[in-house]
Amino acid sequence: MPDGSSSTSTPRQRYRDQVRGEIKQAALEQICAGGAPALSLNAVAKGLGLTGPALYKYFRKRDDLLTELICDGYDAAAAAMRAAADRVADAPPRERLLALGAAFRAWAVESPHVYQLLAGTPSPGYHAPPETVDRARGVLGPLLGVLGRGDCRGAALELRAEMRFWLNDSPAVGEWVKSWAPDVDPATALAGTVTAWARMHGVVSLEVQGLYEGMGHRAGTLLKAEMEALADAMGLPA
Amino acid sequence: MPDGSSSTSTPRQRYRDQVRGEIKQAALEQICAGGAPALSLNAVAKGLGLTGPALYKYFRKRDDLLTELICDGYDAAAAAMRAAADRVADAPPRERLLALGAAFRAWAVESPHVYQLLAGTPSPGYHAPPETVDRARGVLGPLLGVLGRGDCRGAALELRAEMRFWLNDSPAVGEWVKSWAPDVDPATALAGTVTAWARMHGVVSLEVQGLYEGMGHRAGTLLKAEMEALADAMGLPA
DNA sequence: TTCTCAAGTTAGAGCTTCTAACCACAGATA
DNA sequence: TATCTGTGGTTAGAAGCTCTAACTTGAGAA
Repeated sequence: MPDGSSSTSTPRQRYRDQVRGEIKQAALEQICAGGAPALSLNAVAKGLGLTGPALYKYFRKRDDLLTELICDGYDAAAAAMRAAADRVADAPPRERLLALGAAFRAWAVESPHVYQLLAGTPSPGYHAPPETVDRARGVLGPLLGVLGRGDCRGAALELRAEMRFWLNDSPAVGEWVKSWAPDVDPATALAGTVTAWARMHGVVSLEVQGLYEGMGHRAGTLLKAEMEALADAMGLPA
Repeated sequence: MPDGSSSTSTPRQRYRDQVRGEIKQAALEQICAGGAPALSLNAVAKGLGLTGPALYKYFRKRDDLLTELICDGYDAAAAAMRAAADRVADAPPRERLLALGAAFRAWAVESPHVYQLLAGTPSPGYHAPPETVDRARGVLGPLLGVLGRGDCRGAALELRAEMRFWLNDSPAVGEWVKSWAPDVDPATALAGTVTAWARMHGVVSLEVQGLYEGMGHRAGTLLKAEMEALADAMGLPA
């Protein structure tokens, strides 16, 4: 019995991976059509020409499938952020922040149901598995290098103090920050990044949930104002 | 046949109202225990000593019950905001903004599942009925009078311009703003309020969804920093 | 006192997730 | 090459859900 077959995959394994991919693809389409609660394993199976229980050979529970889709979603978002960061790598920090914010929103409105899958509570009693937390950090990583170029003032100082405390407590965080932003104050980068995250999520999640319906502003305008305000407050070089 | 029986209620009507209240109460407890998707009409009925289909005499669909709970939730949030506003009615605007932000968060963390009920997508194909939009405005109302005391700068000017456009288009909005804040520039008040809303929701929704888990900051600190930053940016008198 | 009608019942359709038991064939092994 | 193992698929079915239909009962109204 060849052990894990991680590098050279057996035909069986390759077939299995392919079908898993098709299931995920079909599930994603269903979610895009009707949101996470509209995902029915039965319907997915039918769409693939299978019967319901067959899917349980590939995913033990419905939530396992959801979790995997969530991880993929995080990866996609992280890729979008990284691509945007690369695109403006040589621009001044202020501009880079605006670009990252716009990329975040662009990805979210392009697949709103997936965004709600990541940000919302998908399922009864669903508690985000630890692996999703790590993935989420990949999305925020590119922000560290940008916000680290600013500094905290006023009430943000208290936030930065808490970040310092956190950095002292768990060295892994410091490593993570350093890997994205080697030459900046980690606590400042963290405080700025968390703030940017909260602002982006605030604007975008209200938008994708349709809560701006019947209000007279564009979400893009609001997000841009929020990012510029953050750049101002942290004195990001233009 | 006495027509609507709105003032003097018949015994029948009173009984009906009472049972409806009990159903809502039991449903709310179930939601508090396991979130919106865990709400089962069957279980609620069983808890009240009834059988499942009996509830359909009181609520036509499961979503109708949810919608009513959402409306109640908005009302509760609005009441909390109004109470906080009254408590600091004589304080300077900056302090009032902080108090409103804290009240918003306090209400949300006190009943996180209800907050997710309002802010999230509760149900497959659930589209917020128009009445909930009006209710949502009640929550934001107290902010108008506070943010209206500031002014917009930088990128917020663009947001304010869109608000002016909106005010021109639909006079009802102007009336609404005037009812909460008679003596301020409505466009500024709207721009500031929407910004405050997005920031509060950003911080609080990440918190109640547990996304801060394993991060080294307190949500209260972040929210305070966000509100102070907004006060700074809009030049709110301290 | 009679009548009406709302509240609650049981039965059941149609959906869901998920388990159990079984079959058949592809791929690995002797 | 012949045999065996185990994976991928099936059907059957349990337990749950929402929601409809049809029936019964008893309280309020006439």
